[in-house]
Amino acid sequence: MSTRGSDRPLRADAQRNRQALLVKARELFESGEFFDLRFDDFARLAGVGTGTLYRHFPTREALAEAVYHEEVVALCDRARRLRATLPALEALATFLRDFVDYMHEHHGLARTVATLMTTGSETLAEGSRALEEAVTGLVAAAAEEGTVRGDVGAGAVMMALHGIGAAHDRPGWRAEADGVITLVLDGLVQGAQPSSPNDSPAR
Amino acid sequence: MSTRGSDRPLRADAQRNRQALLVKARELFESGEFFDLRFDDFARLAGVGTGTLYRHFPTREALAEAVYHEEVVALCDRARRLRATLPALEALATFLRDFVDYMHEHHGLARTVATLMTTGSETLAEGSRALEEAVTGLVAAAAEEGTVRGDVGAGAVMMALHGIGAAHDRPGWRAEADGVITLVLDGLVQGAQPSSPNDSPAR
DNA sequence: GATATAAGTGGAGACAATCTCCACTTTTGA
DNA sequence: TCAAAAGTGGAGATTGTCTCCACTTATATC
Repeated sequence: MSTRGSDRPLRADAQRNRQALLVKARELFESGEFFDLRFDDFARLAGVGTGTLYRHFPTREALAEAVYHEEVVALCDRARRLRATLPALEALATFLRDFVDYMHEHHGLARTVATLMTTGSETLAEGSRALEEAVTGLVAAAAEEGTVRGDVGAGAVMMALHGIGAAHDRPGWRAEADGVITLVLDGLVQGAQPSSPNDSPAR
Repeated sequence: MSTRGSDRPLRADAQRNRQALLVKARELFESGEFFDLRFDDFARLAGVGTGTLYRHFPTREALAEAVYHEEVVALCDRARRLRATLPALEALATFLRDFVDYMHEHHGLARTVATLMTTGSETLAEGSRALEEAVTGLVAAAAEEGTVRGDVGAGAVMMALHGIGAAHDRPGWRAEADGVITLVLDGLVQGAQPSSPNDSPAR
């Protein structure tokens, strides 16, 4: 997935170092220091030499991407779980609301997304795709159910989510993010073409 | 507005240099090279020494901000003009659609926004505020008219616009951006509370 | 448990971009 | 025309990034 072409398993000590780097990185993400730190200093903080740091993660972004990737996987799992246990529209609504919660708690993730956006990161694109697949599933299910329009793709929803993530430092972030979700959900429901002439209200 | 504390007017040659820098910057924005260039080289390209460049714009971001600011002013003017000449909802819709066009054409602006987002730029915040004021005007007018809900602020719309701007490099950008606008508009209309008594405010 | 070799380490120093400093030039206004 | 104030520009200091390789550690083999 990241960094190394070979597929031979890493030596034990290498694995330990790699893990130490990821753990420290995650810690600094949450505290928001990650992007302000000299990268060499980061190596010392994690208890490895600079050479080792650079071998495992050739750039700051590569490391950020690794952490980002784990977060996205968690998010996708959540989407799948919701989809399996709730009616389609409710699952979608819950996921979107939860997404805001998630961003609210994982402060660092938002900044990471914003940063990766400016670098044209391939992992970000891939992560987006994975997340998008999950969202597509939710949207498509709801569309099939007839509670949601079918003519606006999950891509648009993704874009709104990106906006929420990227604008994390705005003062009234939380309220505005909820507002965006409300608009998106209502916008989706609005255009629905139910099989029967009525419909079930959103949430 | 930017950079200098004093208020004495700039000397003639200084004004010329400053202008040259801005002109060149704008040019490189459009071509997309601005953020990939060595900053010192940029000075030579604009025909001034590095010292001069740094005195006028102490960082690359400061220069980006100056250009950004001009763009935002243009956008705000457009909003005001629309508001004066069209019915409220139509003005809002037109503005949002036009915004996408504008971003589509001014390729560089999108990247600038994305970059400034990651730096916590004060100018970006201020620009957002200005734009937001304009959008607030449009939304409020439409709300008063009764064609649009009143319980979701312009901040949410702004966030969606940020998302559109920041995600400028996504493959299907144009279509998705239009989708977002559709969702936002329909979401706004959806929750409208006409003078008649019914409806429930969505969260 | 000794040995060979492949894998990994870490930090000194090369490199590259940013930015400062100041001897010099240009403008201003008296 | 001249003095003071304002501005210039580029050589070189500074700072963060990254490479290189002499050394250490793990693994596989006997």
